Amino acid sequence: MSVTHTGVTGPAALEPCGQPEHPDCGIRDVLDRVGDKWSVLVIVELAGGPRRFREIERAVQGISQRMLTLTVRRLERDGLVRRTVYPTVPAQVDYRLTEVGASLTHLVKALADWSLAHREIIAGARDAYDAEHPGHDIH
Amino acid sequence: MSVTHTGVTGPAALEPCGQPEHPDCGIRDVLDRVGDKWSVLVIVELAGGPRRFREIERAVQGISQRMLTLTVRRLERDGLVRRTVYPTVPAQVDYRLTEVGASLTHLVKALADWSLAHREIIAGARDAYDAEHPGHDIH
DNA sequence: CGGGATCCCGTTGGATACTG
DNA sequence: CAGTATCCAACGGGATCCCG
Repeated sequence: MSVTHTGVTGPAALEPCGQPEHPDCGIRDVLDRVGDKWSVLVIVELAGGPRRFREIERAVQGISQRMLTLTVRRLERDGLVRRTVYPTVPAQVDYRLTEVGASLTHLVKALADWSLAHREIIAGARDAYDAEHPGHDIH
Repeated sequence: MSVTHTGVTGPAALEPCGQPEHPDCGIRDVLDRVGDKWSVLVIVELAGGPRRFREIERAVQGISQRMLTLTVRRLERDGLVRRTVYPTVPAQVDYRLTEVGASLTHLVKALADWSLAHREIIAGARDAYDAEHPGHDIH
């Protein structure tokens, strides 16, 4: 039996990533943008409509003001979120998804659904692995 | 299309995340799993068919052996990748996506497509932001 | 309220050397 | 080839204080 899977396998495969010719297939971009600890959670919260700074902070439990500021700034910079300042006293600011940002929520939703659908299976696989590989910590 | 969905959100909206009642909506899981620097790229490579250790290493440019090992181990632990050892000399090992792992590639593909589709827009927004906010570095 | 500025620590991950 | 073992630098991110 030859191990000659040298050719192009699989149906409609993803393009190769990382090669010089294909610096990457675009995944790096999206990952660098929403792959951090908070971005997706903020997007999810904003998917429910415009939110003020403190509202997001309360909704996304565990986030610090610092990280909320940074996260929301980066999303604004990338054009996924629009920041609106109302000249009241004290200042009032709200954030909402742009069209582009909103288009991301569908994908995020799909990922969340996938996660929920496979969560048990994955937990099982994980336990099985840990049982077979004692003391072998990967985390 | 107006952005006036102030109320309880659009169609089949995402559930609130972070609340004590809803510890999270599942996004955290998937993010913790594939949100790191290399996992998705390895999955993409494996989407093209079974690969040996060195093949992945060469394909995913910039990854170190250490990180490839860790990444592939974690994916194996989660049941997304199956590792097969052939008792040859020298040792030969290949990795391939499991059914569960393969089911993720569709989502990853969607993310990549989204990224490619919006890459210009985002780059533009970014440049515009940087132009308006000089010296104000967010990265 | 909506942040900015610092300090500081834990984790991620790169470089390198060694092994079966 | 397919890893394992260390060491170490960079960065993410939490805590705290301060300001308009």
